Formats: sequence, structure tokens, C-alpha cells
Amino acid sequence: MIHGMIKRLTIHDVAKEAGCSIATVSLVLNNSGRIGPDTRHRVTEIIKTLGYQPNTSGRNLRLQRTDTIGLMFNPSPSKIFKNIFYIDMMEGLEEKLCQRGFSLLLGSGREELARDNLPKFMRTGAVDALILMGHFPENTLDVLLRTRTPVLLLDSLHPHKEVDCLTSDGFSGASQAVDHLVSIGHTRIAMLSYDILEYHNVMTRIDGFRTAIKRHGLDARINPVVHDFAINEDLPAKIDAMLADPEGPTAFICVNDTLAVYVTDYLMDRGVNVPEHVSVIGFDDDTIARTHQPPLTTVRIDSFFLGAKASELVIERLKAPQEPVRKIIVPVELIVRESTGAPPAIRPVWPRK
Amino acid sequence: MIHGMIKRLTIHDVAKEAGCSIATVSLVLNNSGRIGPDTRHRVTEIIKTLGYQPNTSGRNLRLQRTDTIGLMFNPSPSKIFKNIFYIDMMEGLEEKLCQRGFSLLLGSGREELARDNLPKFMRTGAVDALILMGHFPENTLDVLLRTRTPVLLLDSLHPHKEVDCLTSDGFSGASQAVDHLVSIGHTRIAMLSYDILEYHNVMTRIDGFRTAIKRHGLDARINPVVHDFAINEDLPAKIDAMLADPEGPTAFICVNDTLAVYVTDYLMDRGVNVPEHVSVIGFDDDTIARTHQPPLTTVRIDSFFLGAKASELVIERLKAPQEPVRKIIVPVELIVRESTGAPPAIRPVWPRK
DNA sequence: TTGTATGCGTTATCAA
DNA sequence: TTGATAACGCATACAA
Repeated sequence: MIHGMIKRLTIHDVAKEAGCSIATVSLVLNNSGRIGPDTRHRVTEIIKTLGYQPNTSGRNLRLQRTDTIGLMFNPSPSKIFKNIFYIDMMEGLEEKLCQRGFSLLLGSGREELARDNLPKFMRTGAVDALILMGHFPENTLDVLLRTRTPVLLLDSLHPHKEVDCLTSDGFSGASQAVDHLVSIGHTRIAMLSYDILEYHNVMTRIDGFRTAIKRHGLDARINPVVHDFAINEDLPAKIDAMLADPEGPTAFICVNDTLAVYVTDYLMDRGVNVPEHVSVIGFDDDTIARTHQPPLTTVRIDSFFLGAKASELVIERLKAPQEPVRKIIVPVELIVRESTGAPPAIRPVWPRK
Repeated sequence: MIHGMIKRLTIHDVAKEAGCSIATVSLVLNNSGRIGPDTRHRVTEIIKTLGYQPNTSGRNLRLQRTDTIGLMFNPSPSKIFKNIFYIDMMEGLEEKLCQRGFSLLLGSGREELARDNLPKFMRTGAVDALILMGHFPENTLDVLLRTRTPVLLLDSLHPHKEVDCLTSDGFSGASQAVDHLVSIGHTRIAMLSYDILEYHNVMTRIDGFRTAIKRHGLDARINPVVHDFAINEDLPAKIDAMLADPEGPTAFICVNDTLAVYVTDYLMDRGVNVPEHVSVIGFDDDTIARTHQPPLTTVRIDSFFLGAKASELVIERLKAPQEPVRKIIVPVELIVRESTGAPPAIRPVWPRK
């Protein structure tokens, strides 16, 4: 026998104990002003000593809301949480949401979504709103948006869809990265990205890079964006080719820190010193950016803040369902560490002759 | 205007459309056997075309349950999810739970718990059960256990508390580690642990180590457990002292992979080769154990399985609240990689003379 | 086989 | 200021 089967207290128990009606108890509970100070006090005491708490299901049914926000990831929690960035984001989200009296429901239902069906909790009124973390395919999104349940895209942005979005300013981040490199003398910079251009964040960073290159009057052909590779496969060959070219880049901007770490390590293995020979910049300011040798210059995104901001947005949306959708872009900041420096007077060529 | 304000469908809408009573619809929904095949078919069709789903709040209220499991972490999601081990565990948990029709509610309420109050969702019937991931202080646990809501401790174990527990077999893991080292010739082994002996998992691993050492007829004084240190502070000095001792250990068993990586890197920095001079074993089989150089010999814990098993346990508990509590210990397996090898014929002393 | 009616626990309306 | 009561959406005991 595990627990005593104490019957759960209801508002009736409190009313009986206080010698009043359940209406009075409810009024006290939701502190309506028009309650006699003496009864208010008496009822409050009884509530406290009994340890009564209004039942969630009853309350939800009556109020036609649940004060619960659904949370979905793509492709899966374990994939997405490998990136510390998202963990901090969820922490910010959860903390703020909870402070405001909301709960977070982990949204499974990926299988249903994959078949273009709504996840169960979206069809049954189990959540008041939904937050989508990471990139979701467009048709999946469309299925979700046919609901009357508000949706927020976190760390993603669809400019032309009727949906609230919140993400970081990758355009500015890439610009800052280019500006920094140019300011210390680089004129041949390559941007490295995974081949997932449908991700808005990725495309925006690339856009920012290209625009900044043009703004500085640099040649797009010798400041290329390289993205048609699979890491561990084509990437080494691509890098080798650029290193072998005397006109090759003296700096790499990578679309995130994971890639930047990979590239830096690869370079060092080949005898290319970072930053003496070649500079490297990352994105996100993951923990690894600080602990890596050399510590990475990177574009810092305040992921905790992003999560906290998301909770605000979703709560405001709940209060004002009819307001126009909002696309919010959070500023980012370049953190200069030790993976960037002035380019060598004459950049060597690898393999060394 | 964001979404069409389509009024949510209720069972009445379906009944009207089908020209029957709501009872009939409900019976079809919960496929009670005694419904005429023709009406059953008709109602089913209408449900499908209308896209009706029973409302969660109404259902929960009527059924006096929520099919929702609360999930709490200590000290915080971000702290605990830094460890990939826990991410995989949550993945397993979430996947199985969802398959069985349950939802996962992220339990905030740490502040309340810290003040020895129950988290809100535990007092209001918002969840049917609670899963605690990681180590919680005993008095916190006691507060939680006074509820009639079932609790499951995941990756932790309290032998004498009336609470279901599920964790890995650290005792066996440490034994296997010692056996392996002894079998390849080691006779001087030290166990390294953080100074958090109140964690059952930690204490159990230490117990397993001590018992195995004794079983092999080895001297406990030259096969010590070292735990009174803060990493980055006292630990280097402790290791240095052992290395300087000609009778010092030829192998370290570390209480987890993070520590093992730290120790290995420190040793290599000092010119101590792993495994030629000294062997190192970790615990958990984190990703880092595979990617580290050299790859770590470690005690593998199937964290995904642990999570999946937890979901089973909690569901069974829900079905049989009166059954005696269960303490379940999942087997572990030593994975031999490249951080262990035969000890040197004569172990050098560091600093080298 | 199907329909009627009740109650789950709450909030809110209206009357007293 | 307080109380009686309806309604939220559903499942089920019981009646038909």
C-alpha cells in the first residue's frame, strides 16, 4: 500500500467547514472585492489549514482554458538538445512561463504531424498555445496553423506566414563578423554553411554575409559562400582546395560553433595555425566556443533571453488573439576571442611546398 | 485577425448531426460493444468528417484523471541536460509515454519545493503521477511523498523510502571495471569521485569498487577512493601526489565520463600516457567517451532504455496503486576502448627525474 | 440498442 | 455581502 487514499478536497469541503456557500469560497479564492472582511478572513484561514487548492480539471472546464503551453521540437528532443543553445532557450522559456502561472506540456505527436495530422493535444483543447522550437517543414506548419490555437515559431522565421515568430538577428551577426575581419585587414573571407538553406536562420546569415561583402566593395567570387558539402565527407576536400589556392580565403565564417570547431581542428591538424594563418568565426556562443583551443570568436545569441521573450510573446498573444502577427528579431553581438587576428602578410599555401 | 474563431466542436454537435443522443456518440467513441453496427458506422463517419475530438478538460473532470505525468529535474533543466545521458533518458521516457497516450508536463515549481511546499500541479490534480529525474534532497522528497500522487525516482534510489525507484547498477559497473583492470594486470587502482556521497548512484559505485578490490584480495590502502576534492582546485594536487608515489596507482576509475575526460587530459598534459603509463575508466558512456582521444573505456548505461522503462513503471503504478513499491536496477556493461591497457612493467614516477 | 439524467469541481450570473 | 444555481464537456448508470 503506497499512499493513503485521502479523498481530494473540493470547494464544498471548504464551504462546509467555513459554514458558507461554495460561491463565497470561490469569491474569496479569486479575491473578488465584495466580500466581508470577516468572512474573507475566516475562509482564507480554513483554506490554508485545510490546504485546499482548486482542481485543475474543473477550473479548466469552466474557464475554457488550461494555462498550459504546448512545446514541440523538430526533429526530436534529443537531437535538438544536443545543442546547448536550445537547452538554455528552454530554460528561459520555462522559468518565465512558470512565473506567470503557465505550465509547459511536452508535445509529442511528431508521428501524427508527419502524417499531416494534428497532434492530439492540439485537437482536444489541452493547450492554449503552441511553441515550435527549431525548423519545421512548411506543410507541417500549415497543418498547425489551421487551428484556432495560437502558434509561435521560436528560433525560426517565416516572413510571409500568419504566425508569430521570434528569432535572432543572423543578418546583423554575419555583418558584424565580416566588419570585424575587414577591420583587421582581411579581404578574402569564405562563409561555410551546412546545406540546409531552407532554414531561415541559415539563409539569413548567408544573406548578411553577402551583403556585408558587397558593402565593403569586396569581390563575391573570392569571398564565396560554400555550402554544398556533407561534413566529414566533402568538406575536407573543399577546405584543402581553398588552402591550396594562393588567392584562397584568410578567414572562415561558419554558420555555427559546431562547424567552426570542426573547421578549426581540421586546420590545426593540417598545420594551419588559427589565427596566425587563418581566422575562424562561429555562431551561437556555445559552451564549446569558450572552452575550445583557441577560444572562438563568435556571434553571441542570448538564448535564455530568447526563451524568456518567447514566453512574453505567447502570453500577450493569448490576451490579444486578434492583434496582427509579430515577427521579432533579437539583436546579437560579436564576441571577439582568440580565433581571429590579422591575416599573414603573405598567406602560405597548403600543403606546404 | 489571426485565426478564424471557429467554435470548438462538442459531443452535442456530433449528436445533432448524427441524429442521436450524446450518450450514443460517447459509447461509439469509447467503443462500447453494445451499439448497433449501422449507428456505429454512421456516427463514426460523422466524427471523422467533422474532425471531432473529445475535449480534454471535460474528459479529465469526468474521469478524475488527466493521463498526464509531471516531470521534475534537480537542480534545473539546463544543468541536468548538459549531460547527454539525461537527454536520452527523457527521449525514451517521452516516446514510450506518448505511445501509451500520456502527456508529459514539465514541472517547474522548484521555488515552491525549496520552501517545502508542493509544486502547484501536485496540489491541483493536474498530473496523475510524478517522475523525478536526478537527485533530490531527502526532505524535499518527503514533502512530495505525502501526496496521494505516485512518485517515481529516475536515476536515483532510496532503499528505505516508500517510493518507486529506477536506476542503473553502479555496483556491478564498478565491479566490472575493477575486474577488467585486474584481469589485464593492474593491482594498484584508485577510484576518483566528486564529493557528493549523498547521491545514491555515487555511493553505490564506490561500494562496488571497494567490494571488488576486497574480493580480489587487494589492499584497500593502496587502492583508495579519493573524493575529497573540488575539480580544478585540489584534484590536480591529489593526482600529482599519487603520480609522485612509486607505489601510486596504475589505473583510475572515475565516477563519470566528464571526470574521466578531465583526468585523462590532465595526465596527458603532464606527459603521462594513457593507457601506456596509466589506465582510465569512466562511467555513463557519454558521447564524449567515444569522441575523446583516446576513446574511453567506460561503463555503459542505456539511458534511453532507462527512460522507456520508467514510463512502463509509472503506468503500471497508476493501474495498481496499492502494490508494494518497486526498486528496479538496470544492468550495465563495461565497454572496453583505448584508455585501458596493461600496466607498465615498472611504472615511472612524475615529475620524471 | 439507444436515450435520459446525473455528477465530476469550478466560476459566474443573478437573486436575495 | 452572500447564496442558489447554471453551465462548461464528458462518461456512465439506469431506464426505456
